[in-house]
Amino acid sequence: MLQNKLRTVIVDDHPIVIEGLKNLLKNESNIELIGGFQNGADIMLYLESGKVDLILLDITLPDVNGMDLCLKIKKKYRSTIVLILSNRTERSIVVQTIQNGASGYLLKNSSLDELRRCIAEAVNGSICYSKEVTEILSRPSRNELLAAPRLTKREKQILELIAQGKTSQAIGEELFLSPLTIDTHRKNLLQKFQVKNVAELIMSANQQNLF
Amino acid sequence: MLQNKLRTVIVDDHPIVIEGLKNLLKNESNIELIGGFQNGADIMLYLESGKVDLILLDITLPDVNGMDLCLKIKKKYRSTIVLILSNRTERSIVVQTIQNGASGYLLKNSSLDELRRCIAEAVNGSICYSKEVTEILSRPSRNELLAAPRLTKREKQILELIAQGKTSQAIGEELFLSPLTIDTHRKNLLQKFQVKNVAELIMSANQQNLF
DNA sequence: TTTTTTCTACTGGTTTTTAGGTATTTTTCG
DNA sequence: CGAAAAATACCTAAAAACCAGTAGAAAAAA
Repeated sequence: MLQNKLRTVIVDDHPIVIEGLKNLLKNESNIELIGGFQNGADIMLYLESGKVDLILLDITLPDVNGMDLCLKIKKKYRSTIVLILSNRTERSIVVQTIQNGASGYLLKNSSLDELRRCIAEAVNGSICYSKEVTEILSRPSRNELLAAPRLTKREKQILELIAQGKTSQAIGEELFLSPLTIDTHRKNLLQKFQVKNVAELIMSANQQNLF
Repeated sequence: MLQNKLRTVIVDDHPIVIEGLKNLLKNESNIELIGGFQNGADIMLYLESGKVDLILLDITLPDVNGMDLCLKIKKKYRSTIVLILSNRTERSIVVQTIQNGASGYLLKNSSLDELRRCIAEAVNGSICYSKEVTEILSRPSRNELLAAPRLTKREKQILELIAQGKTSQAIGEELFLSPLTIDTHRKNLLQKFQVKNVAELIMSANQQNLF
């Protein structure tokens, strides 16, 4: 395991961060830096051609959400390790990314030591958080006791349209579906979020950073 | 002016960013990198002893606000050039920092070219923004466009209860008012926010940080 | 103290959502 | 392939929200 260097890429929309990480990691004996990408599309494209062992991934990207991207990567390339490196401190985001298969979550103000430690643990198969993230996770916001529901693609899409104030009728027309179908999705959304009506639904979705 | 290198420091709470900038700037002929600081107190302390020509300053710092820090620095060390390098895209923040004496504002996803150009212009005495920032400044803040509606006390209170998923019936009982009265307030809220239903109402209120 | 705003409440009618369900087809995944 | 999950669509009926008005009382501002 150690004889082979980890083929590593960095995905971050800030070139400065990419440069910084490259610099920080270039002297690591077990890491071979392959490159940096500034958006989700580029890294997905690259993954098709080259083997990658480790991805350092930001949450905030210009084209896709880092959480979704993580899931997409893990689905297609199971063995690739994804470590999240982000500024976002919302508990819901941390939990979501881990559910989506990430092997760890670090804040960008982590030290090199922490990064090193997390990479080592991730390679080992365990999940690792930077100090501050551990703290975020340890104080259970009572909001999160109701675990963030896993939504299907359709549900996310319809939730989005509901948030825009559209009626089931209008959504049905937009998606070429029966309004009755939209009603069913609506019902399922309310159930998944454990709320009684759209007002609560939108509040809850907002608190969980779904928009 | 050009014979003397610019004595430059970086202030950013993310060590990774500091590393990245150092790396990006180390080959610049007119820049002498002195060091990086992770908070406001450290840089203020340093300034007392050493001369600094250029400060690359982040807005988000652990101890003080970058805008305030900028003002403090400019008051005490008039000739020191402060360039803001931040992720924050709020128009109000950009305007405020410039008013506080900063010589420019760049987003962290700026290219090295942009950074180089801005440093040159700042030395020249003019104010320089990265491309995206220019755009932010040119489009009238959406706060100005969708003026946040002025809500009465009652309306705020009822909005709050609506967001909790309560029906007009329930709200009426809670406030000892007729449900018909609540309906009127509801109607007025929709009108003030210029939306069609609660879904949009809650979204809008959330975007305006009313909760 | 006028004037204006806010708060209150109503009428009457329409549209939309919500709450129980059931049930078939299509996708996805092991 | 077969099973599970997701997406589709329907029924009935009640509840709630939305629309378009009017209007008096209370409070705040001019």
